[in-house]
Amino acid sequence: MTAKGVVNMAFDKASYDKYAYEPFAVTVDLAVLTIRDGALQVLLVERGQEPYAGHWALPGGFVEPDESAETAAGRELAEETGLSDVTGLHLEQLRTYSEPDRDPRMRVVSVAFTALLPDAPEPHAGSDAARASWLPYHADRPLAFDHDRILADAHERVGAKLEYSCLATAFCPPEFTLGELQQVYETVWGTPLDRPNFRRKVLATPGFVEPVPGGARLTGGRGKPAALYRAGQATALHPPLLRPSREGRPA
Amino acid sequence: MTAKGVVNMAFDKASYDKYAYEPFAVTVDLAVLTIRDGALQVLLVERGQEPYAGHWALPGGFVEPDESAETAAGRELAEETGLSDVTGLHLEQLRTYSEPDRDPRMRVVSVAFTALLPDAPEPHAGSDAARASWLPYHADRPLAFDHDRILADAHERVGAKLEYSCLATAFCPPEFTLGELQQVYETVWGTPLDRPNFRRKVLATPGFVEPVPGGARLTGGRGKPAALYRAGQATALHPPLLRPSREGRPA
DNA sequence: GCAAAAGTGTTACCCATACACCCATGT
DNA sequence: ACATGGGTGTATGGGTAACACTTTTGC
Repeated sequence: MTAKGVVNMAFDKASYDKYAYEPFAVTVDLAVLTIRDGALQVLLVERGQEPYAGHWALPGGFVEPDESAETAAGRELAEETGLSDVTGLHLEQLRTYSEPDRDPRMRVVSVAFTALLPDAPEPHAGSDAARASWLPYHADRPLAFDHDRILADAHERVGAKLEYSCLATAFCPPEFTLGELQQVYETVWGTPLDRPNFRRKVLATPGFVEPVPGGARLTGGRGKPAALYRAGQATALHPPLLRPSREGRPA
Repeated sequence: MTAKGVVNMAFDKASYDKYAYEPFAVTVDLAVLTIRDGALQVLLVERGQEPYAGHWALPGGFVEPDESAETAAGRELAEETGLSDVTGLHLEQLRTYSEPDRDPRMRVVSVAFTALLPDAPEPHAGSDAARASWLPYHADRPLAFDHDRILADAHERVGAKLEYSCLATAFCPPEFTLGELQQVYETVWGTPLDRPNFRRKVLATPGFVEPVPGGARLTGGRGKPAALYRAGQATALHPPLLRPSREGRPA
């Protein structure tokens, strides 16, 4: 429903009085992930005010009256990172967090998004935050509000989507090697994969990646130069690329 | 973030003025699915007022100041169906719809949920609606607002989750036969499945179903009585039960 | 030459598919 | 008897896992 309830719930007189209720603030929170130095990293901002002053928090902000949550998320991301046109950006709704006490000041309903970036640019400490920085995903750093949970949910969702979608290319620059793509899976899943099998699997999925004709790149200085690939048109992976060895995981 | 933005965005004076902005209404919408007479059906309510008077719409209502969206969804469902303790109910957040113009009257952000019911009880035309009824999912019946899209998203999500989760048991009564479980898959996916293979697959997944010791049921009057099963403790399906034949589906 | 990273080949095994067949019940 | 739905068995093929091996670069 939308505003149907007001009409039928004995609030007929108040049905168009927008201030009849305690207002809800609607915000967006962004779990922005990237891979740097072979590790999963998160974009965080340092809070300057109470509550949670000095704590790290997910970037985000208010949804403005004339924009959707998706638009707000893109805008906030641009403001925080200073990049309005990030190539390869993947932005996707995660879920909405609406526990009444999640912000001590007022009722805040937050639509959380997951964003993935390749080759992470250093964030400008934007208008919104005292400090903004990439920090390793695995760290003993309690975040403000319920942001630890949001971040964990985002990680879980991304890990799951790698299995049955072509999402991994969103972590890679426009042209990438299969080794880099494999590193994405290994970093997010925390599991080593067999290179020959990974290679076959990816190449056997039509539209996942397509070769760049003349391309080759030296990856770590040493080793054979690797062929370059671009992301293809496919978005789904059939059959899926399943995470190895999760037996004894009935629940 | 939550209400961080107000502090740092040159609104310091207004940071705790809850009425500084055009308020958002926050609602929940419910895509309640069930299987009746071998067909997928949806719980819909008929609108009595403009806009969309006479149209069918998804049940739903306002999130109250002291409850989460999840709580509101459960409450609204109980109000609409008249059943506060539905056995086997599965309620899950779908996504949030926040386009600024989705309700012509005011700014309404709606958190949509998918709910699955076994053996659908006839809904009471509750406090909220002129009429409430189960209607077939496949029908030429434009819904109010953006509810067609919400319903389509819910169907797609449920279909996908059948592949890699034990969700199908949520469509079944507490004790069910494997034939009934298979009907769930076939009805939601719209594809016939091979019975022997389906059977093996389900029984080979530990924790998906567990046999009811003495149980047997005559299914359609005719035929051999079928063994009864209960839902197990598992929630995930590894390996997944993939939908057949979706080749040529690169996007 | 050696280490490191890319890339190819091969084999065994698992599992899904497809289909044939038997069992129990109502009419 | 026969139709209907439950349940079992089995052969075949595709895909994955595991691992050996070759190629190309830098040091």
